[in-house]
Amino acid sequence: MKMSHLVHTSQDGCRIVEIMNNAKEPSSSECNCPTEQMDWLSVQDSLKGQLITEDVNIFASVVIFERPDRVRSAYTLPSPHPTWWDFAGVQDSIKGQLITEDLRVQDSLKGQLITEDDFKWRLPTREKEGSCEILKYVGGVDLSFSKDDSSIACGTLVVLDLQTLKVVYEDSSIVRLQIPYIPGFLAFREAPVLLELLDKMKNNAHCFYPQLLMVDGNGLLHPRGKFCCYLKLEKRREFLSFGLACHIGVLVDLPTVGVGKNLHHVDGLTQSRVRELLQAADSPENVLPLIGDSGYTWGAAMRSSQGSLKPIFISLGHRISLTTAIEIVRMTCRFRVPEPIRQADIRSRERLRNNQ
DNA sequence: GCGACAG
DNA sequence: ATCTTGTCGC
Repeated sequence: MKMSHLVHTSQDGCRIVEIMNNAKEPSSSECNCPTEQMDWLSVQDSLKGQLITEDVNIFASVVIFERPDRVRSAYTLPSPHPTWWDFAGVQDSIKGQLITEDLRVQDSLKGQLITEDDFKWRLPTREKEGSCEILKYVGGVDLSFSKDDSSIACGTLVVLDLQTLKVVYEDSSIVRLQIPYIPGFLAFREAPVLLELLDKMKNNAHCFYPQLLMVDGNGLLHPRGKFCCYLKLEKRREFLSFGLACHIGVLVDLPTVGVGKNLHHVDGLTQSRVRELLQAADSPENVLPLIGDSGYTWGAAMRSSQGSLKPIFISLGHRISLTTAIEIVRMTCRFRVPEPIRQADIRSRERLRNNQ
């Protein structure tokens, strides 16, 4: 079995080690102190022996060392021998419920009734006959982390009035996360806390319960997102997950928009390429569809405020079309990051500060 | 040339 | 994500 570890150094000098499979050999430059190196490596080897017991495709653990011989904290995945594939199975079970525009097209072809965005409200800016309700309450969720202990997090849910962009509801909870951050598997780390906050609000039948949710993280803009729409179960190891916004959206069954502050590289899309296109396409709206090498549209890049060159990345979460998602993001942007997400971010960080 | 990969 | 500095990006 081939394994590797990534070593970071935290502010207080602790070594943070991520041990994983399928990666490259550790580079020797990461251990620059020769005397420590021996101890350090032997400790790690013994941990490897304990933590990694399956053959391949296992993420074992994240271990934080205070010293080479002392472990401060370690995360392990919940099941005894979890594999990436276990996680994928969980998500596949909820993927079947995902409703996107594409699925609705498929439904209409089958002679079904649903041909529009799947919600009963409408945007204030859109004229429509009938007396349907107007989108008013927009939720936003985010997590902040303790600088001292990166397993301590504060998840926050806010609800904003769309017209005024003022916060009308706020709730948060501080938890210890069990699952490490793994690129592509963000949902497993962050979704549980956020779902709890949403469930709590729903169970109380709160009158500000959001009609739409904005999530700090991608939706279909994800290595496996494309396959949500078209495949029930694609057993390819490269595509093992999908975005946080989809994950949450399906589980709370709300229209959901994903907003990323950085691009998750997918299907040939890179930061530089997007920048290039955005510059070339001097569209007045500052929006660019993110079309990958395969021709699939994963989402959109948008320069949301005048001041910022750096775009945000919008993608579908659930029960909404990209067009509508973009429109809502634009309506909620006072600064680069849409207000619901920005407020959740600010307030969760604040709560964490005051709590410690 | 190294490494790319949301939070 | 978090730390901070400085000012851009391959």
